[in-house]
Amino acid sequence: MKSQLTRSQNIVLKLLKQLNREISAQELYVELRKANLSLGLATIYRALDALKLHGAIQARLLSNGETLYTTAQQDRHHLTCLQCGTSIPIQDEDCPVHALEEQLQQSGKFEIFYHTLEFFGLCSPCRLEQSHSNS
Amino acid sequence: MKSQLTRSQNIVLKLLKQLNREISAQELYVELRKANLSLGLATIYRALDALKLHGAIQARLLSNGETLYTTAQQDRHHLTCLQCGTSIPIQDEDCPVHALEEQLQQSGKFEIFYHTLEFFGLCSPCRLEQSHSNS
DNA sequence: TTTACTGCAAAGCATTTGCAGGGCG
DNA sequence: CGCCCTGCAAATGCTTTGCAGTAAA
Repeated sequence: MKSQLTRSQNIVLKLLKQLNREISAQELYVELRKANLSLGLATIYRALDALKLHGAIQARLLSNGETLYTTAQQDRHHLTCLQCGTSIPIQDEDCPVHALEEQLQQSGKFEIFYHTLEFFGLCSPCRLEQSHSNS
Repeated sequence: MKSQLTRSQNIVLKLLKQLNREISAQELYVELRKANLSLGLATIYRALDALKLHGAIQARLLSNGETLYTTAQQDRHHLTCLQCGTSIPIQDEDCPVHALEEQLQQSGKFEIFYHTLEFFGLCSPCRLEQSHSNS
């Protein structure tokens, strides 16, 4: 169990809680300067890394290479278009995965912090567009 | 519906089927040269992209920035360590997500090709290691 | 003083893009 | 002849790392 957070880890975590949405490291960098709490980009990455290892936040990777972070616990389900990259969150009252998660947890070999569930396909606009280009 | 695949798309798809495992673009590049079917890296990326859009293959993003590809047949769920990156596949006889997937599909607004489900946490070795460094 | 944290700038690296040569219809 | 596919090399962009200065214990 990690005892203390560093100054910058606290700043980052606090902002993530305030914003309460997915945000990239680069955006965090901008937001922090707006708030006159500037941190170096490297520091932000290091802070995010540490927080992630403590289970305080969760990450979602995007196909453009970015990573989005949020405080661990809400919406982690997404419907993402393979073409345009649009990603819409899905809110399930009851996540069908928790049972499995607990079962895996039971094995004791792995300590699970969170999971991500993402559906990939084509959104309507992109589907139309594609069928056009293929006569 | 896309009619024909290009030469390189066929080569890539065929190899993916043969290998029947997750593989990165860079590895594909190497495997293809071994097989005397060399393709340029850019071509491989373009082929993978096209195949993905046709729903022929699926992709999984790794935190190190790589993307792994497989032919889209079965569900691949993973248990991944946030520290060392080790990723072990989970085989579920019955995936608890299909019901949800069909339901989403029903809406008709999105054509779903596949989904990814991944659990993140710490594996035993990394968990121990971490508790040591924090007395 | 000894160790840990930060910031800056310099890599690192998978992926993407521009462009010219080639293949195919 | 014209269009699409390819490969090479250059460029992109997020993230990581080396290192020296600084704060904390």
